[in-house]
Amino acid sequence: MTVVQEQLDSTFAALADPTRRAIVVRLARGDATVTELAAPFAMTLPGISKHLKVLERCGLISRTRHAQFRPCHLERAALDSAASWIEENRRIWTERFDKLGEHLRDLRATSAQAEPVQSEPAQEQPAQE
Amino acid sequence: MTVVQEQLDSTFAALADPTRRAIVVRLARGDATVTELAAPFAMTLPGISKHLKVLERCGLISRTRHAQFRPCHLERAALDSAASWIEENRRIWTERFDKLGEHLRDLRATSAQAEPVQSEPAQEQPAQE
DNA sequence: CTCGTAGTTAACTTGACAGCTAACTAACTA
DNA sequence: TAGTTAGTTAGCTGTCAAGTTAACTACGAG
Repeated sequence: MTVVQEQLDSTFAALADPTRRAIVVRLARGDATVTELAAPFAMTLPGISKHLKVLERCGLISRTRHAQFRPCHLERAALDSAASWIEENRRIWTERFDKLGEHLRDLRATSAQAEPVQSEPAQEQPAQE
Repeated sequence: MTVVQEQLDSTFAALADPTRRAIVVRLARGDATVTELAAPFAMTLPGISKHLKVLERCGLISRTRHAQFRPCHLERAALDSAASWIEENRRIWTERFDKLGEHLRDLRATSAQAEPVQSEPAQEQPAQE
C-alpha cells in the first residue's frame, strides 16, 4: 500500500462523514475556532474535537494556537489530490467513449464489408451476446 | 439528513477503500466481469462481490446479466457528484483568497491612515493575536 | 441429467469508528 | 490565588464494515 493510496483512503473516508463535510464547507469560507465549528451541531465538543483530528490527520485542515483558541484552517492540498483522482478517472472514462464514437464511425464508413459488430471496445471481456 | 447528503456519504465511503478505487480505475477502461475484477487481488470472490455491491448501492457502477456473467459498468453520475462537491468548495476557498488579495490591495492604497491590520478576512473569529 | 463455471448469500470474527460522560490541561481574568 | 473559558484525553458502548468459509443459485456444455 503506497503512501498516496493511504492519503486517498483517509481523505475520502474523512469526506464520507456529513459532519466533517459541513466543517469543511464552513472552513472554505474562513478559519474558525473549535467552538464556532461545533455551534451548528447537536453534538458535544469532544465529538467535534475527534472529527477535527480526523480532518487534520488526512491533511484537510491544519491548526495553530492563539491563546486558548485553536483556529482551524482548510488546507487545499488534500482536497486537490482527492479531486485529481476523480478527474483522472473521469478523463479515462470520457476518452474511452470518444474512441468508441470514432470506432463506430469507422465501422459505418466500411460497413459494405459487414464485419460482425461489437457493442463495446471489449478488451478481455467475455463475448457480449 | 437529505438524500444528497446520503449519496455523498456513500460515494465518498465507497472511494475510501483502495480495493474499490482499483476496481473503479479498472472499469474506467472498460466493462469487466466479477472474476476479471477479482483477478488482481489477494481476496476471495465473496469479498469482491461485497465491494461491488457497495459500489452499486452508491450508484458508482451498474450490473447487467449475460448468461452466467454479470458485467460491471462504471456510471459517471456518482463520480460527477463527488467531484462537484469538492470543486464547489475549492471554488469558495479560491474566491476567498482572491478577495483577501483585493482587501490587502485596498489597505495598501489607504495605508496613510494606518488602521490596525487584520491578517485574515476574519468574520466571526476571535481576535487573532 | 450431471458436471463445471460464474457469482451470490449466510453466518461469523475482527477491527475501526461515532458518540457519550467525566476528567484533565492550558491560557486568560479578576 | 481562584475562577472561567477553550479545548483535549481517556474510557466506555453500540454500530457498522471488511474479510473469511461454507453453502447455495443460475446458466451452459456434454
